[in-house]
Amino acid sequence: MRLSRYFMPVLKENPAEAQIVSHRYMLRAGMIKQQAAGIYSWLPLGFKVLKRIEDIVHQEQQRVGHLPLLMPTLQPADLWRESGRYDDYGQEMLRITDRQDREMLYGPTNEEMITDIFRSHVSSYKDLPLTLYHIQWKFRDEMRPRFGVMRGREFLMKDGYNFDIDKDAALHAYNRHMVSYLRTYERMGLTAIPMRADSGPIGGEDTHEFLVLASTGESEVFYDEAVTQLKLGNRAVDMTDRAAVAAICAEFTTLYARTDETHKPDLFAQIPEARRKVGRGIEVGQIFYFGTKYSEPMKATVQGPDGAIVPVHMGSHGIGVSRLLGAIIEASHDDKGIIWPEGVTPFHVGIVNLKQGDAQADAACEALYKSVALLGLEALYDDRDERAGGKFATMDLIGLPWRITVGPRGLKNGVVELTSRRTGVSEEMPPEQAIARIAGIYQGVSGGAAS
RNA sequence: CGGGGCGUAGCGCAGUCUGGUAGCGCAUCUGUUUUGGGAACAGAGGGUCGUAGGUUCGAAUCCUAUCGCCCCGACCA
Repeated sequence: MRLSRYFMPVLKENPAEAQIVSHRYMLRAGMIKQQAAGIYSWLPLGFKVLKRIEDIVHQEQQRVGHLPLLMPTLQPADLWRESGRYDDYGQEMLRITDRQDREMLYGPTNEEMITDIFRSHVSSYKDLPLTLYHIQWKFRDEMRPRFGVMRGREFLMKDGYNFDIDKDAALHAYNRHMVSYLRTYERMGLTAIPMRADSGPIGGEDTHEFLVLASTGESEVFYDEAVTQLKLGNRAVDMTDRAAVAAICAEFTTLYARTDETHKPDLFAQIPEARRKVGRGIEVGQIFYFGTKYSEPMKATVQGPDGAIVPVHMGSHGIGVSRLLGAIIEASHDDKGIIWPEGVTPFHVGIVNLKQGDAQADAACEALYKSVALLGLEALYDDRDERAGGKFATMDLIGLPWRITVGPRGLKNGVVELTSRRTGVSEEMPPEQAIARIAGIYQGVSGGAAS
């Protein structure tokens, strides 16, 4: 993309309404525009990152065999009457009537609808296990939306639902989600710690939240510092092996890590003092096992091998996709702007032409721009007739992890500059070598970790 | 929903107390000179002062109502 042709309305000054760093940078980088309290338009740059995050979530869900579908944002009230939640959910649910006076609602979650889909089409144990998920906009009418996309009223969420024959099978689905989530967050450059949590209105017995440590987080968290060192990495995992998957979950959940909701001071006190940490975290996902809470009232049953009709065991699992943008920025920025992890960056590399209009510099940039595209990567080429300082400030703000700087002075010696946004370190090298380096960097990133 | 604050040009703000027909910086457009870390000069465009009533010869400014947004709290993925 040529910056001169892009739509990226950057702001030099901080918008008055933005209090936290991710909100400020998203507004300043022209990623979002607020349309109402807690409701945002996603401008091209923000939309691009949102899609990258979505892509990673899709890939990791499908890698473990979960099936994508898409349910509507608007739902009929009757479904929610079946589960009893139409009355329980309260004012947070946005209720709407259509022209025929039918009661509708803008879905805050989809347990009822997915259960309806399941019961309509599945009646045999042979169709289990089954996990369906979608990535769809949700609406929860928060009393006080805040922090930009971190706590919007409208937000994009991946929500998945597993259907299993019994509790053991459903707990395996729970564990499978935990492992797939760990990998999903790692690909986004995040350390998200699973913490024992409260189930809230979803209900159920077993639940973990995934929290990214950040001083601006809304939850107070108590943890053993050793949990922050755990990494799933590239290890191969057979997701059908219940014991192996459970072992990984044990590895990530044995050390103490809890939110204020479930904090146990006596257990916390047993951690060696040097590793005992209190901090704040941003919740970026949650997994639940709730058994037959929905399948019983809504009659989602299957016939087993013995002919008996039994309600299925279920769980639901969510990742806050739009919230992740805020969480990633909170976890990765400096005083100049965002620093995107390679896995989610909107463009893989920025190209800065220090002297637009100089025939040699222009030609070198054009050649680099084409080379990047041939690698299957995207460059953002700043071809504007602007001074270098402004170009660098813009690049720093929008946070592309790598930048190639091209100017007549370097070209005299046959070199361009390759700069890491994260370290700020620049290296001079011939253009071909810079391209090769970029290719190498993204080779390990773009397709994600091996399974 | 309780407490506090703010709505004036795309963004950041002054002007409101003490009424006299709207201003500054950045951004935008034109021209010239510039160009290796947010350029300089000259000129230009852009505002029903959130909205609706009221008071007044006259309202951004005073009064009433209303809408919206932000912050703290309670609530929540």
